[in-house]
Order: sequence, then C-alpha cells, then structure tokens
Amino acid sequence: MPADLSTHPGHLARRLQQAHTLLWNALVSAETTSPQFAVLNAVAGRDDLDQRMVGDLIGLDRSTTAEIVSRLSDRGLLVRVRDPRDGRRNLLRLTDDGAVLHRQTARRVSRMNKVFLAPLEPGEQQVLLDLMRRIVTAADSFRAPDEVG
Amino acid sequence: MPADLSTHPGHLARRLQQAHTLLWNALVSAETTSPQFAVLNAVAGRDDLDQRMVGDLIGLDRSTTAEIVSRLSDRGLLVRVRDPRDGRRNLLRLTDDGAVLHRQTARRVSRMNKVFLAPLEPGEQQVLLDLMRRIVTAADSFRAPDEVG
DNA sequence: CGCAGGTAGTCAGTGTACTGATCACCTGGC
DNA sequence: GCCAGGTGATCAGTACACTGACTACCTGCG
Repeated sequence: MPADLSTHPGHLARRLQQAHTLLWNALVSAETTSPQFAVLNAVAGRDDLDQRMVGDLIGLDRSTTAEIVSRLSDRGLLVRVRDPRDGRRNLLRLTDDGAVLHRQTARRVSRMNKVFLAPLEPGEQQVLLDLMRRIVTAADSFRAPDEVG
Repeated sequence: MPADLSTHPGHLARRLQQAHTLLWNALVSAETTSPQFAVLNAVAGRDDLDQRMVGDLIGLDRSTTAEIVSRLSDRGLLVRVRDPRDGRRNLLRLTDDGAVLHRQTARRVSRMNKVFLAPLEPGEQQVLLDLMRRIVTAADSFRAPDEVG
C-alpha cells in the first residue's frame, strides 16, 4: 500500500541535506552552519552588497537572510551599515575576524565536499552535481519567468 | 575570492529541496507537507508502528517525528494509542480520513515527481535518483556502523 | 513640490530538524 | 521481587526557511 520513498526526489533531497549537515558538523564546524558560510562567502571580498542581493545570490528569502546576518553580526563576523545613498539598504561587510573565519572554513568545506562525494566515482560526482544544478536552474526560471520579456 | 557554491553538493541539496517544496505547494498540497506525507505513507496499511519506528523508516529523529505526528493527530488524520503490551510506545494508526487523504495525496505526489524531474531525460532521472540514494545510504552506515559487528 | 508605486528590512506566525535533558516504562540478572 | 541499564516519548533550546503584513524609504510622474 505505501509508496516507496526512495524513488521520490524530494525525499532523497531531504536525506541528502541531512547527511550533509551531519558531515558538516563533524568536519567543518559545529558553530558556523552551511547557510551562514554561504552568506560569509557571498560577502567576502565585496563591499556593496545588501541583504536582498545576498539572499538572491545564495537562494534565501529576505527574512531568513536577515536572521542569519543577525547571528553573524552578533558574533562580530560582519557588520550591517545603512547605505548613506539609499536609506532602505543594509550594506554588509566582513570584519577582519569574519574574513579569517571565511578563509579557514572554505578550506575545510572543500575537504568535506570530497568526503561527502567519496562514495561515488569522480565521473559520477560531476554527473550528480550537473543533474542537481539543472533541476535547480529549471526551478529558478519557473519561479521568476521575467528574463525573457 | 569567494568560492563557487554551484560546485558544493550541500548547497545544491538545499536548493533542490527548496525547489521541491515550491512545486509541492503548487501541485500537491499547501496543507500537508512532504514530511507529513512521509509519516502518513509509513503508517498506511499497518497497525503496529510506534513513533521511533516511523522516524527510522523516513529518516527523522524522535523529536521531529513527535511534532509531525502531533500535527497530523490534531487534524484527525491519525491516532496515537498507548501500546497495552509496552507502556512506552505510541502505536500510530491512520483514521479513515487519513487513509483517504493518503491515497489522494499519493496520486498527486507521483504526478508532481514527474514535473520535478522533467528537465532531465528519463535515463538521467534514474541516474540522479541512484546517485543520491548511494550517498544517502553511505551516510546512513557512517552514522550507525553497528550492522557489521 | 507632492504623491503613487515600488523596494529593503523587519516582525509575527508556522513548520521542519537537530541536540541534550528528563521521565516513564520495560527487561534481565540476581 | 527488586533494581540497573536500556528504550520510547516528551520538553527546552537553537537554527533554518517560508508567507504575509507592515514600516521606512526612494523614485518618477504630473
């Protein structure tokens, strides 16, 4: 009677993310989460991004981005500055601590990604990333079909 | 300076799940979430499962399973019965409403899965599911390395 | 200049998802 | 029969992730 969830891409995506979180906590950091790293990474080396732009870059809505930014800011990893030229925007900038943590974390993340994908052959790893990317891209254009006019 | 997240499997897994949730709300149900369906699906056609077993089947910890069960129970879709033979366990059973909803939702889910995977060729769809499954399985045995003695 | 419409941020509310602590209950050994 | 250790459920706390409502602010049109 029940359906076999191992043929359901949504279920597998959830399990995949779950496995990733587990490995992240073990090999990267238990303090800085993967979405937090995504924010640090987006802001790294730039000084003109606001929260909305960061959210767009990494695929998060405004509310969630604000929460994550607020945690990073509490930890002194980045600062929120009101844009003097546009009073609506919060410009985000890494602090020195934030830049150091970003570099350190980035190195661990790339090691972790290797372990995460290790059950697959190198060719298969590329195929997996490519197929996931194509679904995500297709869904993005489904979400905002404005580009084509 | 910043890393390219489109080569990070964890980031792609999050985006994939996000795309899935969007499509689920549009094509399956905005009331019943995917994890809620997973619980209904696990319980369907059985009468001897407790919360722990359901969580193990679908890959959820005890706390999250309890929360989801509690929401489904509030909506009258399943009942929690104390096992008379083991006072620790909550046996879960679908109500008639729950069984009807499960069947209806299952049909919509299988349609939705086709749409979700539509950007890929049929062969590629199988490859994607297989590669995701292999990572998840490998992570499961990493988590609980007891089976082999 | 002044206002209409759009935009960035925040807030409230809901729903996963986890850890760690606690309680109730069962089981096996004595 | 009792107690030590294990197990199922619950609770508190933290962190995503979304929608919808609201505020502050900018921009362009008249």
